[in-house]
Amino acid sequence: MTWRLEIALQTPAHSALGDLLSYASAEPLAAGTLVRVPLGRREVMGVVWAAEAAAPDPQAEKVALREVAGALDALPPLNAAWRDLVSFAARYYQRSLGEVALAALPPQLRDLSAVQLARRLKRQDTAGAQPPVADQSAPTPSAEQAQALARVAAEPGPFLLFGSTGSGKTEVYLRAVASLLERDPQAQALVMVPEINLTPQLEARFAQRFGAGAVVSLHSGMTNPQRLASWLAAHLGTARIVLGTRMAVFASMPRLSLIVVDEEHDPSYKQQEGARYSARDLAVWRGRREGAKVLLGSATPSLESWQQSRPPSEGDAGGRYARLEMPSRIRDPDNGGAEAALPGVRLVDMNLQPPKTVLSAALMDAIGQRIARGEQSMVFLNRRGYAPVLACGDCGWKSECPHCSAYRVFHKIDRSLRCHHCGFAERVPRACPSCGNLDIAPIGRGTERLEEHLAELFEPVRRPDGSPVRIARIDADSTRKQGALEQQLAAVHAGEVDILVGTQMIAKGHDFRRITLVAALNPDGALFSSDFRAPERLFSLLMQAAGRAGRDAAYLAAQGSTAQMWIQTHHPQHPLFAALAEHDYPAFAAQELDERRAAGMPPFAFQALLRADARTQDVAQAFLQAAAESAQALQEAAQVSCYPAVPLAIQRVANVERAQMLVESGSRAALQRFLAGTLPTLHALRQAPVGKGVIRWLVDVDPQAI
DNA sequence: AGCACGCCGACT
DNA sequence: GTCGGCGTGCTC
Repeated sequence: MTWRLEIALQTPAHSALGDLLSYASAEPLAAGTLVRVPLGRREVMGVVWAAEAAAPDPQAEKVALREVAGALDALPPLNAAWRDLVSFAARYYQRSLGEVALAALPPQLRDLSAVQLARRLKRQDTAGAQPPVADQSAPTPSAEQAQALARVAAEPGPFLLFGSTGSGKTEVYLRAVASLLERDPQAQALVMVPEINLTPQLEARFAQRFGAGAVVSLHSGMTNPQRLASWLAAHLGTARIVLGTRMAVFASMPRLSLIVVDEEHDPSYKQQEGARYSARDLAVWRGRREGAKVLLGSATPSLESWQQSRPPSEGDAGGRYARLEMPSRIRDPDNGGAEAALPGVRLVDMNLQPPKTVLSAALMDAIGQRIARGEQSMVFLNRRGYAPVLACGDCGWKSECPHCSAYRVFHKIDRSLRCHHCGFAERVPRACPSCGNLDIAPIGRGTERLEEHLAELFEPVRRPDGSPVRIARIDADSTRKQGALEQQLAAVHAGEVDILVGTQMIAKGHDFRRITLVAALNPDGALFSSDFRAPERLFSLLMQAAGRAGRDAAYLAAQGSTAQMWIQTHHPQHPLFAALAEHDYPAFAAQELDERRAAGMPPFAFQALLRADARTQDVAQAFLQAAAESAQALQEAAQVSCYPAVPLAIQRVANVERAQMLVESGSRAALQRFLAGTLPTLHALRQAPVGKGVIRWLVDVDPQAI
């Protein structure tokens, strides 16, 4: 008897092929089984989605079905919950099933034969579910932590844990996981963090608490064999805790009972290529589907989650999330129970400074005081390289990238001009390439130049022991080499650095004990950005950065010091800074939500972007415009509005012109209906004359930046 | 997306 | 005379 299997394959994103392809098999393979099947001239991996009984009459088939080449049946099939998650994600983000399914599996699984896999499984399967190790080191929870945990235990969730920096959110995660693992000897927990950089320290804490055997990591920084091993441990249930970045939301975990999303507001949870999913949103969906509790945590929640967790009021039933609040910083038992005070916020009005001031005298003085006391300062500037532009004073030449609508950044270290968008790099020209003038000069300032400038400013200053001030820089350039970041962070922790310069990379998560001053030099760009989410991102970045200062109350007390957050701005009156000075996220959120409500923007509306890339901007825009016109009827029926097609902020990258069209609706379901209905139109238009010259198109649902 | 087939320039 | 440029077409 022959069976007809419906199989999800990594079908190309824009091909006319359907989601599922049919194959013949002598065995009725269970849904969720991994198989290798022939596709054209090659053999690819797929996931069985459905096995229909027999193919009654082979003649009835339009196409002769090809035979499944082999099944990885040593592996337990991916369960229905996992397949539901994948199909939901594919449907919601408008991608093919197979594309999402295959991207969610470890890459190495693709080139493993059934025999190799069986061998691997034999090696791995010995362990069984790892019992958690009893932890002795756990601190006693604070009243706030205990209360949050009690609600997590008693209510269904999802929960938004709103806890200020240093309030001990991680301890809540650890205890929530611990009580779950104790209650159910099989249960698994998924813990997500926004960045790879943050996984090692969290992994260390979880491993210390639960034993190294119970915890595995899953992120793109791992080698393929490591990823496969972690994935298998999760899939087979031997790993009790999976810790990872956004990709981990798709980990196969048969006994998943708890999902933690740390720093849930972080934009990194939104995938920016392929299927553009939000791992945070999928986590909430997955939790509901699998009956797992979901715990979102942040000191500055996304406005979406904040609104979704609003308490009930008259005429409003409230949001779907339960809000748990932990306003206090954790008390330090070694310091008589003193609470580490949140840093005082100092605003420097740059309008009152001499022109071209980089570091105001007051800030320089404050940093000098820290140096005199042997404390550390952190200065961040959101721009790497030496200078964002190189320009000729005579003819007005600027270091434009020949392939992009952006300037190439001057990197002094290797005397290069580098485009941060397409990677194009050249040696800095000796003279102006346009007029031959020798006097070409950097304009503006990046971290490299700031580091140099600080070195000059503090050259005359001496540390208490008489030695010169030590300055270090941490950004994407300084940490390119494997292990460089760890090394540089270790130097800071060891007290070998007085002033740390860097991009936002240093503002996130790292637990510096001796930093007592944090300064943001030029955050004004985000105040008046065309991106309506820019203020939200700035507020959370500054709050997180402030959280780096004075984390150790005992240290501050011993030093007789206080923690400070300095902000140099031309707009000291801006309400964002007022809320920041009070560490008042709720006030900021209320004000931002009022504006969003009035302007009909998320979370009060739902958005998607249709994007097209082409050799010329006209072709890209015309394609989108044509799509909107063909979908006119659908727009009206679905109560969706399409804005005119416009160029992206960076219009051209690597010689490709990019255009986008915003689609908006007051109803998520309506937007979904519209997108699902428009996709066939886009496929068809691609073949039509208006689609000639279109390199690619894509849909971004719930875009994180516009 | 791969991986073919298919028609026009500079090399042994 | 061939090796190879990437244009378009197909994959159950």
